Amino acid sequence: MAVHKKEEFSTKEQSLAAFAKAISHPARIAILSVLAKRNQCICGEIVEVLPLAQSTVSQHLKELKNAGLIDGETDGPRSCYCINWKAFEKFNTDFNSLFEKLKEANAKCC
Amino acid sequence: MAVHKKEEFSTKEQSLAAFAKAISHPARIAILSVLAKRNQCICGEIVEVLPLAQSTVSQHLKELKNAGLIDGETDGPRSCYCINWKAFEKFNTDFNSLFEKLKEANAKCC
DNA sequence: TTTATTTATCGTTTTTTTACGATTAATCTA
DNA sequence: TAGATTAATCGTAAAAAAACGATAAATAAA
Repeated sequence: MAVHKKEEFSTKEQSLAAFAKAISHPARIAILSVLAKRNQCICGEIVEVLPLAQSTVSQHLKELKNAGLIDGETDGPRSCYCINWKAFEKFNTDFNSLFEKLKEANAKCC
Repeated sequence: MAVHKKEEFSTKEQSLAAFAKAISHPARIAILSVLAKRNQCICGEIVEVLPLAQSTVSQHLKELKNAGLIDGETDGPRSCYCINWKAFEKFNTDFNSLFEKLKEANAKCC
């Protein structure tokens, strides 16, 4: 029970799911949105904007970074983050390659 | 602690996150992929293809349905499912409206 | 050099997710 | 009508996620 079976799916399925998981929380969407608007941002600015504790924001940033959606480098005592647009392009491509083509071919349900 | 704060984010952030959450598991990506290829499908066919128990697949189907990504109707003792493409279009639109425009405006990080 | 600022990490708690077997409900078929 | 099929639901257990405060580490400023 509760043994995770994610490994038993295809690489593409896993990587799409991993990207989706990274953006599956409104706080992380909000972080990405701020980064998109400002190009780059230090952690403190993000903390100011979100209704979450600093440690929680740091945790979300870490997840986004681990998933490859953002890049970050330290700048003195601060950390500067920005979006990794390539990851987004890859997601778009993979996502569309799974679904987009098939849209028009399909009629309604059952 | 561990009080969820999702409600404190914008509607758009929440709805994007909810869609992403729905596709944040490889099993659910796999289900959608099968549905996209076959247009429609009964539950049993999906169970056959996935490395998961019937009850688990049913649970994933329920999540996809609750999130509005698929439609399903019962057909005798079977259940027939198909993709709700409108939900996908909405996601694409919202997703792009948050990020797409900003891509070219942005240079590299920090 | 001491103090302040900034952010990551640690430890913890609560909630949610994932997964399964067993059971139930509904509908076919013999 | 009795038995078989199909799928949803229930109960449960283990794992992961979300959130926070406290602390540590690194750098800047006084």
